[in-house]
Amino acid sequence: MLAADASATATPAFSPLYRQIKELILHSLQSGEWKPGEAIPSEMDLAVRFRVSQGTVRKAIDELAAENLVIRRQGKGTFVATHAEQHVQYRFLKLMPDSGDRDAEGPAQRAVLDCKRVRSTADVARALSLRSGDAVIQVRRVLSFGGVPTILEALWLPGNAFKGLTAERVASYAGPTYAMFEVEFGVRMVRAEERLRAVAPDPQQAQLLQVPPLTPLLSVERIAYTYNDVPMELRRGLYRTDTHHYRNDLG
Amino acid sequence: MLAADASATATPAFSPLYRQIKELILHSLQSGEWKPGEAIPSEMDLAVRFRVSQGTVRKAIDELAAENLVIRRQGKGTFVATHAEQHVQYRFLKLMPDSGDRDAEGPAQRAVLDCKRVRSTADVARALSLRSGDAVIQVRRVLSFGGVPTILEALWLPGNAFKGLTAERVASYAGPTYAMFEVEFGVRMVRAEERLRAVAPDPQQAQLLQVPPLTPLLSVERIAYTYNDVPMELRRGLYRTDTHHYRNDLG
DNA sequence: CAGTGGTCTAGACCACTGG
DNA sequence: CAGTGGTCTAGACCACTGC
Repeated sequence: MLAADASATATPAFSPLYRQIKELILHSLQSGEWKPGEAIPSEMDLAVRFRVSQGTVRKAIDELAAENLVIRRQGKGTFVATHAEQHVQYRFLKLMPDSGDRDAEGPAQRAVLDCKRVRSTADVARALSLRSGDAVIQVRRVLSFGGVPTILEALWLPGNAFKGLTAERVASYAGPTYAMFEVEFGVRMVRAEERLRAVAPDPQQAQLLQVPPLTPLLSVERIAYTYNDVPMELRRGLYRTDTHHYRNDLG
Repeated sequence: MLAADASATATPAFSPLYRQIKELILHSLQSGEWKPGEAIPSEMDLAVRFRVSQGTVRKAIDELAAENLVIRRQGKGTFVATHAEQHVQYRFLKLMPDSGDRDAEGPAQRAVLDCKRVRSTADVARALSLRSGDAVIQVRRVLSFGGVPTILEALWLPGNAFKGLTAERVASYAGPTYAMFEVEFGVRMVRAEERLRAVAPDPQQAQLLQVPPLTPLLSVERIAYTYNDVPMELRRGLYRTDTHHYRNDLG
């Protein structure tokens, strides 16, 4: 047998029409032709524009809707998804209060510890597809629910795309931080990956979260991506799990 | 304002044809008309059987496929999903080795600690929709990867549905435990919910996992459901996260 | 009422599998 | 080659929204 099997990476190279249409719509979304929260053209309009039947446009939009890139509303139209005003606020936050739902506990209080421009370390650079030493914005903050500090997290953002981000703007924006990224920097996060571990906090971390030393905490490392699988944020969080838990649905 | 808002629970009471067809197919799946791994009738056959067009059957099956209840294979047919032989073995296990993929590390070694029939406690009963004191099967075991004990877990199963389950059968079955449930007991798990926490093990747990006392561990409580959202398993696991991590994709 | 997305049909043709 | 799922079309009609 030969050393390599060429078929392992062979691509079918066949793309149905609706998938090509999907790509075209995606390009318009990335380019900002339609902004988050706005309506995109009707299925009939897009069918005319792309010279295909409505059913083909429909299937393309079906896939985009399944990926949470657009939202369909019967009788109204199809809208570009947004982290603001979406009734599922905090779409990426899976931490839930042990009793009741998240609505019952209300929005998080944010305390920004610092926000500074730094040179990226090797691991941050790798996560964000940058080179070590490239400028990144680093934000550290504590989220509290009902006055109880619950999440201690740090964010790293590419310095280029987030020029001018200050502690003020992080703290004062009403609504999800990801919504602010859309409005202020035109960056929309479409998906994320998380890696979870159980860890013991160092003394400073324990103090910030107001828990006894050695209290086990849930470590959540998240990489968030914009369109085209471009990583745009690394986030490392420590979650208290004495009053909350991380909820996950396995389909 | 009145105390209650009737519209809050009002149901549209409109169900499109394809969804009714989906329900009919679901009933056949539950009843065992087609068993896990087998092919279901072709779209044309089902269209004739239900007196609808192929497109309508298609849309019904599309939803079932999206929920991982069936698997479509172009040119071959549509098959009832199964935990066996599915190239994604361990569909519900999100623990991954830090380096490399799960295939690289090979299958888990299972050591069954005990398997006995007990009366359910209040919390187990609630999770399984039983009454306190009802008979349940309790299994405790350790899963090791490459000889390293990594997961300590306990399973609780309704005594009625799993009559005759022994430590032998749990330990000797080749392949995922959920596949054994299908073959031996006709129970197919279709979805699950997990709640994660960071905890410190007690001395016995630390000893079984061969970690120092107070090593933070990931506590994973899972409830697995068969068709119709009927809970059929409660599983409580302690995961080591020094060599592995819990991976989650946020769409 | 017009405009949107959602359903359903019928038919033609394509891509893939296996004998 | 026949049989399967997958694509694409054209057209009719339904359900929902807002004016």
